[in-house]
Amino acid sequence: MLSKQQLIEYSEDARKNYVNHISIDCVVFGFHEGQMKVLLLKTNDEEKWYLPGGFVLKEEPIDNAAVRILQERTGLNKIFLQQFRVFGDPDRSKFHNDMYADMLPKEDNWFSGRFISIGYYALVDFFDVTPQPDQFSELCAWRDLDDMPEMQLDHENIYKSALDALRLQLNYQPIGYNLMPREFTMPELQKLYEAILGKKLDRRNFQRRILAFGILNRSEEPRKGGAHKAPYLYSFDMKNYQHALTEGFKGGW
Amino acid sequence: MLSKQQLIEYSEDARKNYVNHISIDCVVFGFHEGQMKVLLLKTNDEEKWYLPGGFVLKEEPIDNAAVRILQERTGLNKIFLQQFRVFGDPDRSKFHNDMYADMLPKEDNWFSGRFISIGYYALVDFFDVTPQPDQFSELCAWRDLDDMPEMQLDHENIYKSALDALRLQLNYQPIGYNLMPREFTMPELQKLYEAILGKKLDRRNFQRRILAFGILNRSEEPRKGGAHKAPYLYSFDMKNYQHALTEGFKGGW
DNA sequence: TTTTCATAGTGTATTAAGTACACAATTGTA
DNA sequence: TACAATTGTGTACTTAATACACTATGAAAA
Repeated sequence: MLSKQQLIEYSEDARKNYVNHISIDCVVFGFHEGQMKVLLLKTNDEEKWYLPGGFVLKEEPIDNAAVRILQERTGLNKIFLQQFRVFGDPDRSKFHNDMYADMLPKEDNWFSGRFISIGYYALVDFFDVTPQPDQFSELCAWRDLDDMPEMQLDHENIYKSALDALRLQLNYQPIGYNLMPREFTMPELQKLYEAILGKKLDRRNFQRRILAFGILNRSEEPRKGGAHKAPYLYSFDMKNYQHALTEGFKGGW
Repeated sequence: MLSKQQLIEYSEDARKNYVNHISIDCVVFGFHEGQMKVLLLKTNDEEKWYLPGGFVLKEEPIDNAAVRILQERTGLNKIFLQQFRVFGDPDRSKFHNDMYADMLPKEDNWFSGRFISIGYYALVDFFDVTPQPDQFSELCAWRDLDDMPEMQLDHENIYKSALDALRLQLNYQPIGYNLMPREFTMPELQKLYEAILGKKLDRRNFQRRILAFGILNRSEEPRKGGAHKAPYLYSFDMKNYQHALTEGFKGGW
């Protein structure tokens, strides 16, 4: 334990020497028309896009901060969120540092600091989202995963890293409840997996594997009215789904 | 982009409202005599132990900060480090807040702030470490994983979470290079896995599985001199090991 | 009305991985 | 010289992964 004198010195030193800005950046994934989408923001005066983000309030758990930030951008209350990495290179915030450098002296300028950012990814239902610009932006919109624009700061790195984490999650956890409508067909679910993985899967093997997870219920009646053979409709079995979320699929060792 | 007036207001608000302390906590795993060990610190006036940790310097990448912190505690230069989670509940730092609360007014007291901590786990060779107390502690020592003492703050939560992450890593990455001596026998490596997993494994199946990874070289000569049948000595094939570290083992989808 | 095409459902053979289990070899000690 | 402890190796069985082919349905074209 420190003495009072030591505490004074330590506190002074700490304020001088240590990083003190934390931000949150969110990669919001949606799925529409066979395409993975990411929710992005853009200012009018900049060509580059950026991820929805914000800061953590003093009495706020970080997960709540991420939820709050995304509520503001999407209007959603229930969001599947997953913390996946911290981004903390000193030069990652150069962009903002430079942009606002001349306006205010360094000690008064929040954006002159160096930011460490906690990365979250979110899985949301495309149709439930009402994209809402933040105070820095004039545009908030979905972008296709395989047609992503140039991005500010290290945000390209962040969304790619989020995608890696999501792909890893496919190996040991169920995915889909937050991205699919309540009822869906097997081919539709397969398209989601293919969109996330960026590759084609075998229909028959996909079905067997997914069904083996035991997280789907098939409804009695197939979907009618469409062209071609009527596909069966499935929905997630929430009890088993939740269980799989916490327990995971593969035993490994 | 913000106007100057907006920037001033934003900066003032931000300083008031947002969290601004970031720490790093490290769970250092070692392996000795068939036991997983964790490196812990303890002050003399407190009964509770805590994890080695510290803060991020202003121009320092966070991974470097973790390396620096661990160098000071262990004397090691090359450390296998893995960021695994951020801990950011507001009440996680209550302990320090309370301990130093009376000594200094809030605004001067570094420890009155609310801390968000980045969790790292490290895998190190037990024999290479020279445990070194930090400025708050008078004892730095290895503790057995299955005989862990009471811990400060949320550090019990952190090391358990690190262990979960390590166990997950066993499923898709090689482990052992940083925890084993250069040469080792198959039963010795198996004990490491058993210690991490906290359960017994089948000798024969373990050997087949590990060898199938293709990351081990068997030396010509078995270890002599000991009692019982002389076991073969293995060492890690660094080329394949590194490749497996980046690529992972299981295809999954 | 019949044919064709796109899509959906189901099954089977083969290979690879995971699990369970048994016996033989080596070395120091009783 | 038998024994106990430890190590090395092999085999049968089950489960999961992969590759691939046929049948069924419904709308649109012929």
